[in-house]
Amino acid sequence: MDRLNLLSFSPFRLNRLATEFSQALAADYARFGIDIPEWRVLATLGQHDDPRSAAYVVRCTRTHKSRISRAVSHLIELGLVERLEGGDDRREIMLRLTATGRATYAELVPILRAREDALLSGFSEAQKRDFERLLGVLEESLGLVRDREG
Amino acid sequence: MDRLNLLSFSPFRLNRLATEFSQALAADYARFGIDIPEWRVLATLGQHDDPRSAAYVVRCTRTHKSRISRAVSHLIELGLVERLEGGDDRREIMLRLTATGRATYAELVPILRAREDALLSGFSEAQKRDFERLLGVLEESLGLVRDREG
DNA sequence: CGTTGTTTGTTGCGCTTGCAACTTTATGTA
DNA sequence: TACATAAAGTTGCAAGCGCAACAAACAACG
Repeated sequence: MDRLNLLSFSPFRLNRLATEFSQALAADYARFGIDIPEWRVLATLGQHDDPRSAAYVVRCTRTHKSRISRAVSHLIELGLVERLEGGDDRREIMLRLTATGRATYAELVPILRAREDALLSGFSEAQKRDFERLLGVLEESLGLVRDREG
Repeated sequence: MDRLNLLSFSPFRLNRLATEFSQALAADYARFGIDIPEWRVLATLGQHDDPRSAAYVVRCTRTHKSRISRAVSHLIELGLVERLEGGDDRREIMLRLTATGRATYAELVPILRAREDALLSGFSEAQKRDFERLLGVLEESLGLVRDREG
């Protein structure tokens, strides 16, 4: 009988790793009162100086629009993001970081980089490059082609 | 100002890949009326001929016991799993697949293997080996050492 | 025996999530 | 103009989740 070892089954392993990774990072976000989808909004807006629409954030983060909508609401409550009304298309609501939001972003980025480094610390430099490349291949074959704009 | 590209941030990429992987597989489980945690129970019990306790399933799958408890209840409703009472330790409830459960397992395994192959189809054979190895290193450094029993 | 602490498994509860329906605005067609 | 269609965001709702509290069964010790 053909049996399958769950612990060597790639989807399971990948899922477990991603969960652990995320939980490790969640502790860092939590210090600023935000969670994962909120961090994603912050990260997307933080990459640009000009305002971006919620739809743009949805595309970049590949996160459902209802989640983004709620994340944005919370970030506005926290004073990290502001809505800019009065654009060409009045359906779109342009978003950008406030001064506090930019400060939070600037504070968070090095912390997250350090966490990433720690998580990848078991890799040699060559393995890090391999890892990046393999992730790229997987993304490619899953149709998650990376948006250079993001 | 130090900026971080979300799309090249490993935790984000890993999370997205794991989500996509899982969703692709969820379609396969759904045909049998089960979801991811239920599949994990099925997979764990299917690996062994002798019954195992719920605690054993919890350890192998690294899934919260409340989730496992509910998954088991549903699998019993579906007639795929049965409880064996009357063991030495009456707190433990030994679990094993029913005939239907074994048939479902036998039917599901090749489907899932095919799905895994499809997902890894972008890799060369050498890259597949690299991928396995790199996952192992990450698991090691995250303390998710693989239980050989699983 | 009794008492205290530990382990197994279940369940109540609050929170988060994604889906779908909805509002509002823009676009296309006549 | 009128009308249908599409897109951007929001929100109601039901399902899923983990946490913590819990009951039941064991273990250790006096």
